[in-house]
Amino acid sequence: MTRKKVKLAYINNDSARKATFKKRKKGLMKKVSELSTLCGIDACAIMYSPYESQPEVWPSPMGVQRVLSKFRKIPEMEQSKKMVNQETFLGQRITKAKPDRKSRLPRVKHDGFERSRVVDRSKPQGINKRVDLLSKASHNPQGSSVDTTPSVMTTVMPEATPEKVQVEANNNVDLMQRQHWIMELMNNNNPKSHVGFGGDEMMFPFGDNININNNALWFPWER
Amino acid sequence: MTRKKVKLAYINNDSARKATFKKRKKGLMKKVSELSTLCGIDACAIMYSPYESQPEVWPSPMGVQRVLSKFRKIPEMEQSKKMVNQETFLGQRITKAKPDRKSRLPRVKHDGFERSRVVDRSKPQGINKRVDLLSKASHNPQGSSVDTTPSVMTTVMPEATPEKVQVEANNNVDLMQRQHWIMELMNNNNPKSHVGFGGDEMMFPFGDNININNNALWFPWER
DNA sequence: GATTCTATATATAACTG
DNA sequence: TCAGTTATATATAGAAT
Repeated sequence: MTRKKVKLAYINNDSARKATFKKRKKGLMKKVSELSTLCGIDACAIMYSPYESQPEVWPSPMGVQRVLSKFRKIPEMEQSKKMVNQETFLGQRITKAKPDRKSRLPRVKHDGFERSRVVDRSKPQGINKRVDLLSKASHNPQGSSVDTTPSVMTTVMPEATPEKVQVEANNNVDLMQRQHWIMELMNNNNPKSHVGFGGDEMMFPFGDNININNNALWFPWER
Repeated sequence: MTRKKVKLAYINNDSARKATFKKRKKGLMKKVSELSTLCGIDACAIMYSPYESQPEVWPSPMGVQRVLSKFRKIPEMEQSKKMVNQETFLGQRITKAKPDRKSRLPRVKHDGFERSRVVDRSKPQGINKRVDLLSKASHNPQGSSVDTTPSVMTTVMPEATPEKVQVEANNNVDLMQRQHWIMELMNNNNPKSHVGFGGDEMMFPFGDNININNNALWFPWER
């Protein structure tokens, strides 16, 4: 009977955590598929839960492939000094904090996300400014927790071929027709993808949801 | 006042579709972050909406990098003949249907998903069997629609380092501490990731949500 | 531990300015 | 178009099985 308002924090109870994971994983996949359908968005999902050795994918292994391929087709122009800036910035901090280890920065090239761009308007020093999250947390407690281990990745990107977009939502499609669509999709190759990380926020590379914009915190999904 | 039960189909009205996209994108990101927090799952999100040239990411560009890096660390052992089988299977069909074009199969190697595995127990010929989706559709109409263009990708995978998993959900974490966690995460490198596409389903590479298992259809999130 | 069953929390379609 | 508002649909925590 869903009593609590969901205390947004890591669930310590193993079985409870697993139960929640299963339920929410299912819900998340459904949400993804709905967004895909409702907004004409190509989508895929893969889940390597801590509870199952075999991941589940949506809509298929090849569907995932296709999404990743799109990232790789992004024009090099978008590759940025901005990303380099970020790497440099984070690299410095990491080095500073863990001088005894060689910091392993995620590879910035050849992964399909190289043209990522981050405009960091906030001064790096601002990072150290203490910020009270409570006020925000009350609105969205999620921001206060941290987590890690398994991972979830969600991506939504535009595809460059409008011809196939409006495949009518036929409620009685047979598999033959589906097969045809598959081929259309697989043979399609559009390099016009447009990518880049925009905005004025500086985000942190781990599973929280806080952005720093002009030394102020905000939550991604609030805008 | 949310009147309709959400007709699970592509929204033809442009403005309505955009509005829905914005709301649901926000909701999806929140869900991802919550799953991340509640279940100790590392998560990230990127959204290239058709409406914004600049994508939004969660939790950060580097966070996304980290997730992709994990996929690349997956042991080669998992690479499969199974995947090859799938490629061969789909390749044949594509060639057959579009002999005039060289079918471009998603690259199977060097993308972090090469060990994808699909056990296709259903006979290929079974694919052509006509299947009425209506009964299923009533339960979950989503399965009947197709879509495409933009894309969504969601991934959930286990991380091998339990030490950092249980970072308590402190409600008043300051940025300094967060910085520290970032470094921990970035310096961590665990090659024990376990991957592979399991199950007996044969899925199709596009944005629907139907699986074929022994010539029967089912929806990913229902199990 | 997994599944099913509700009561409640949350998401969001349609409305409004 | 865009940002609130609100009624209703949906998701899901906790309990029961």
